[in-house]
Formats: sequence, structure tokens, C-alpha cells
Amino acid sequence: MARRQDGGPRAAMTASAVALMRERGVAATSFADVLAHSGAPRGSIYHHFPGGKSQLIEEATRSAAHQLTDRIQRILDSGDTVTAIRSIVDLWRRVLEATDYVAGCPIVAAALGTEASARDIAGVSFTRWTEMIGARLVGDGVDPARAATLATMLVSALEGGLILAQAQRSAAPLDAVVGELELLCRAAGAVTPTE
Amino acid sequence: MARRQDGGPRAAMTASAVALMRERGVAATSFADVLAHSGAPRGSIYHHFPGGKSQLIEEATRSAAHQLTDRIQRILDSGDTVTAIRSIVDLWRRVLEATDYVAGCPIVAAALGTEASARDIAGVSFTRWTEMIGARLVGDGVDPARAATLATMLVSALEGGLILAQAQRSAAPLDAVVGELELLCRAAGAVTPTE
DNA sequence: GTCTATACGAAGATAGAC
DNA sequence: GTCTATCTTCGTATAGAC
Repeated sequence: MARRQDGGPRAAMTASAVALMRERGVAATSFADVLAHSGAPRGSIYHHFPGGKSQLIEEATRSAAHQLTDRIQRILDSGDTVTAIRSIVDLWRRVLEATDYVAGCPIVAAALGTEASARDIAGVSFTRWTEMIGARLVGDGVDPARAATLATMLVSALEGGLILAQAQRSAAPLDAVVGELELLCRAAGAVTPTE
Repeated sequence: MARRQDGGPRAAMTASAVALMRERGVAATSFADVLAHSGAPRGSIYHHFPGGKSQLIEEATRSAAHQLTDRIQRILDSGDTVTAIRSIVDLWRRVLEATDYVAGCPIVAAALGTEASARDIAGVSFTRWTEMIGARLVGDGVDPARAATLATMLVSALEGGLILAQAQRSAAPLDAVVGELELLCRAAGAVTPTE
């Protein structure tokens, strides 16, 4: 009934735009690239995206933000924060290995890109993730007054570690970050799995 | 005597390239932009940079890396790690406020850019910073086995916090990160100023 | 909804005059 | 060492046919 998502060219194009943004950034992602990558018919660009590239990038960013937010929420729902951190890092690691360390976080690409609206969406996304993680930390026993700053630290360190991993073509920075974050969470009073 | 750095158009162009990379990334930084920003004579592009844009970006990245590395080293030499973190964040904060939150870290721009050689320089730069900070941590009393991962955490969290700050147009993420990093350093045994 | 053709400008790069 | 002119390619965007 209310299914108006269309799985056709439009969805394929936003998905491809996300993939290309992750690998080369917003500015270096062209329509021609998106068409080639998605296999979408050439004539449907401005039919589906009358706002041109701005609109495509904006919708791609929104799509990536929703997807990642959902994924993070599911991870947070299925365990404590420390376990969630490990899951997220495993996710990044798989992406890096599958793309020869070229693909990063699409939201970071949007944040550092040339499209103002996409940058704003990135900002909201980061805020959202921070709030979600903060709530999870409180549930784990962390002092609510502390949870917000700790959550910001988690997001920042994971995104930064991912960038170092891309630049060094190695997952080692992510491993270092996850270890330090675990220590920090435990010291802050978050429950930990006894494994 | 061995001063062969030239303060002319060439230096002005690399400096402008760095500034533009910080604001809009590597891909969106064109020769025309660099010329306009630096005021360099139009005819001197391929005279000074026969390798074209690749060479310009590579040299700009190298220049930015040297500058930042020197700056970090000086900061680390003048106090303990916790004090250094505050100084670095203050530096970022001034940059953000002076540029309406558009300018970020040039090395991150290089790491996520389209120029392979620049990305490699970024990777080496991050490694270098990590080693420098690690040495400082050891000097502060941190267990040498721990210093490397903690140093990686510092670099990752600061770079990530800077990106969140840019996206949210607020220095708040940096403040959160610096607070958490201080806790982590203290818990790791780094000496702290009694202030 | 999708096609081709095309306009228009920007960007990287080269040649040859001064 | 710097200039102008030019070439080519690419990218965005539009028009109009199918």
C-alpha cells in the first residue's frame, strides 16, 4: 500500500552515488560515473533528479544516513556498548578489505564534500548517532551526565580511526581505537560481557 | 646558504593549494582556484609544476605535513601530553572559527582525496604523529606497550572530532573529545599538570 | 520514461611568442 | 619566467524526438 520506494533506476542511482561517494568523495562523483555504476538508463537522470547533482548527492546522503543509523540501532539493540563497538569495527574492517581500503564512511564524505545540504545532513546524522549511543551507555550503567561526551568520543574515534586505516591501508588503527574505547567505556561504568 | 625554498609564486601556490584542500578537498581544488587565491602569474603553472595537478597536490600535501608535524613536535616539546592535546584542540578551534567551520585538516583531505601519492603521504604523516605522541606518552610515564595504541587513539579521536565539528558547525565535539582523552591519558599513567 | 543530440562552461594540459 | 592562445576532455544541464 504505502510502498512508493521504487526499486528501479532511481534507487539504483542513489545506491551507486553512495558507493562512489565513499570511494572518491562528493566532488569527484559525476553523473556519468553514477550511470555507469548503476547501469541506469542515461535519459533518466534529470527525470528522476530535476535538481541535478545537488539533489542526487543530497538524497544519496540521506539514504546512506538512514541505512547506517538503522544498522547502528540494530547493533545497539542486540548487546551492550562494548560489544556494539566491536561489531561496528568489524563492519568497517570488512568494508575496507573488500574495497582495498578505498571505501570509507559516506557520511564523512558528505561532511567534507562540496554540497552544503549534504553536509548538514551529515551533521544531523552524527548528532543522531551520538544520542543513540548515549542512550545505550546510560542503559549500560554510565552516568547520564557523562554519557553524552563519551558517545561523542566513540563516534569521533571510530570515524577518525577509519580515516587512518584508509590512509595507511591497514586495519591496525581501528584495532588500537577499539581497544582504547573499551577501556574508556569500562572505566566509565559501562557493563562488560564476561565472555 | 642552502636556502633554495623561493618565496615566490611557487611557494604561494603550494600554500594556496593547502588552504583550498582544507576547505573543499583535493578533487574540487582547481588550478584556476589556486592561481586566483595565490595571485601567482598564470603562465607559471606548468613551469613550476611540470607534473601538473598531481605534482601540485603532492607537494602541497608534503608541505602541509611538514608544517603540522613541526607544529605538533613543538607543542609536544613544551609540555606533557594532556597539555599538548589542549593546545592542539585550541589550534583547531581557532581555525574553525576563523573559517566559519569550513576548513579542516589538510592531511585528512589528502587521505580522502583522489591523488594516490598524496594519500600515501597522509598515511606516513599519521604514522609519524602517532610515533611522536607515543614517545611523549612514554616520557610522561605511560607503559611503552600501551603508548602506541593510546597515541593512535589520540590522533584518530582528534581528527574525527574535527570532522564532527565541521559538520555540526560547532566546536562542542572537540570539547567532548578533549575531555575524554584527558581521562584516558590520566588512567594510562600519564603525568598531569596540577594547575 | 527513456532516448539522442547538443549547448555550455570548467578543467587539465600544451605550444609558441615575448 | 611569464604571457596568450588553443586543444581536448569532461561534466552539468537542456531540448526535443520516440
